[in-house]
Amino acid sequence: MPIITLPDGKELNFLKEVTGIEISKKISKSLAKDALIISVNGELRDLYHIIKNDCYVKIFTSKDPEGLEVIRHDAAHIMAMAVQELFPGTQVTIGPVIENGFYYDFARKEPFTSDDLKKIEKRMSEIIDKDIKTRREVWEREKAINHFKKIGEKYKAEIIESIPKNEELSIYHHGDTWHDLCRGPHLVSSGKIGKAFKLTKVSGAYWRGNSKNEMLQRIYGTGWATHKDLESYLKRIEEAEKRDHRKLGKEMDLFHFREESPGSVFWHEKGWSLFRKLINYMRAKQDAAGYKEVNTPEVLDRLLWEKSGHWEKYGANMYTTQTPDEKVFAIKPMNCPGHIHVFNQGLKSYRDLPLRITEFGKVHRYEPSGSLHGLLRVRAFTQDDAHIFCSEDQITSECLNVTNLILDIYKDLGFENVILKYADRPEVRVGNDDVWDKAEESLLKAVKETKLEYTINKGEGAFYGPKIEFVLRDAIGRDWQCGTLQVDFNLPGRLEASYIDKSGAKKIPVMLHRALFGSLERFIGILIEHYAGKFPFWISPLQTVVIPISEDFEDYAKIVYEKVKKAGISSFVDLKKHNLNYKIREHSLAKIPILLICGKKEVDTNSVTIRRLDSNKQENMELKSFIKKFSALNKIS
RNA sequence: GCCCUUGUAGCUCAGCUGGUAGAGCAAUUGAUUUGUAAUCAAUAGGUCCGCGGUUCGAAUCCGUGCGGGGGCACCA
Repeated sequence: MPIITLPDGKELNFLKEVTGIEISKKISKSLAKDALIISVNGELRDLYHIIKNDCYVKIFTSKDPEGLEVIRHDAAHIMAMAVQELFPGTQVTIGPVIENGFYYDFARKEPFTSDDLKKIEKRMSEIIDKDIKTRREVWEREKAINHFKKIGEKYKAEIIESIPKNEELSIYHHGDTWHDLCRGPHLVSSGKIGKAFKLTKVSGAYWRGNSKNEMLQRIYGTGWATHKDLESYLKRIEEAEKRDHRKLGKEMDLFHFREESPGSVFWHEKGWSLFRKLINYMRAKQDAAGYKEVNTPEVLDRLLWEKSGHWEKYGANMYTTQTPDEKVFAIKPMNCPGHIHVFNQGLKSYRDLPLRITEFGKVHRYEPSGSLHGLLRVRAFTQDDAHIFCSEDQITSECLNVTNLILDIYKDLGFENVILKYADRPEVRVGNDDVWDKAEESLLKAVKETKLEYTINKGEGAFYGPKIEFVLRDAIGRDWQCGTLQVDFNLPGRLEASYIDKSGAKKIPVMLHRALFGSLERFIGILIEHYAGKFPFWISPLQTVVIPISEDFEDYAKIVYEKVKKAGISSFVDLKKHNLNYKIREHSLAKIPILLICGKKEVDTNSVTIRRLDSNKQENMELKSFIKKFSALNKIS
């Protein structure tokens, strides 16, 4: 006679064992209709799971994340069922729920086409219409393995073999013809999935995520509680596509890529102007924060990389070059060794610490061809890199300084939403535990003092020290990992860095690796997408276009252009033989923040009429005041 | 690197089952002189990604190489 306690504390008494279906019926008619899944003492179960004892129960509908997850999970199963009906001989493997949807990996010789996706979708729809029932069974391990082997599902058999022996093996039957090994839980019948789903793409995926294994075919789908949710998801995707930095980069004439150098950027004037502005801005910030900017060679002898450990650990990703005298050099993939050598020049005292060495260093890394992605993943990029040489007791304060600098800079560029990822000691590491204790404590303290949201990634630190990664959230809610701060007890010693401490003893400094944006190239890609190409005035590559209303006012427009330009505001005067409307449209599409319109009125009053991007309000201002106001925006604070 | 997919004018894209290319925008020229998101007309523009093959004939079919895209793996 179970007593069922609901989330609001209400208790329901039943005379005999019950299921979630009966409980929801007892609560309300609408819940009986909407119920998808139940949790019993915190564990998710099928609605038809039989409850014999007193327990806490919560019933979930499609409005709950748990409900949505089951919808997606069932959609994955029904997709697999549809695929096996349509394409006999296809083997199933795994099919989990992911963000916004689900996928299922199949083993089949012939590739699935986009037409196949439509067919599969249609078949899923039919299965959902039939509202076939779900049934759970628990099988013996041997029985399950033999069964799946017998029906030719070698992947499933392999999965079962890898499941710990003490775990229960559940088989879910969907109707009478199809079943799958699955932990569950699942919906009571296929009709509950609804129709707010769509198969989105096919791709390759390695069996068990290992590139040594064979490649399977993965079909992705997105699934939602309502059609409205599906529509708004698809809209979001469309929105993101419009912001794609590769598209905007071309449209706005910022940069291009070409075959002759895959993964390397050809910066055009406008894109490079953005680049220079960012660097100048950071220079000012770093100067103020006590950094010393240096520049180190791009090509360095192989022997150096062997000594630093890069040759062995990172060699596969390094570009090498051979000179006519047959010496082997590597193009730097990182700046750290160079900076240590700068540090090593001249004897250092504890009074020189912390010594903050920074460089806008261009590094080259041979990334796998398949990983290249516009500006976001390139083979040649500029790091806003720095290495801070300090003593152990300076770690906390230096980490805090770095963190504050990073947050300050992100804020100025329009990213207020930042989270941190803190990673501590990995199993394989160098240095003794005392030092690690100290390093982790110092770094974590800095993390806590930021008062920002943070996650702890256990054991994910670098082998030479713990690290923080700075993740920013863009205008449409996507997360990007940019800045990084790592504590290093290893490399300075390897490359013989030392300083003389207070007592006159020679010591090895701790080195903090730190990057603000990480890669300038990548960061500009993120910026483009964050602002959808509509940059704030101060970083905008072309800030103003002067437009005369007719030929009669060209002379005045030229004067305005000269004066504006002289005041440090980038400008262009459009003297083409097009009418005003045409030019406004053209330059608005080019995302120029300010258009300066010049006609009779402006000539008479020595003024300009300002048209801001995405606003059709007209704002007349004396030319002098315009220049004063807007050139002030260009000043780096 | 792996799987799928894709490469046509400066850009965006048509070109069905093989008969050596077309539109819109941009460009150029001319007319229009415009007060807040496309004035009209004419002209010019192409090694159909490279190489090889099948064929009387290839942008189209096949092979291969190189790029791009979507994923997977990778991102020290």
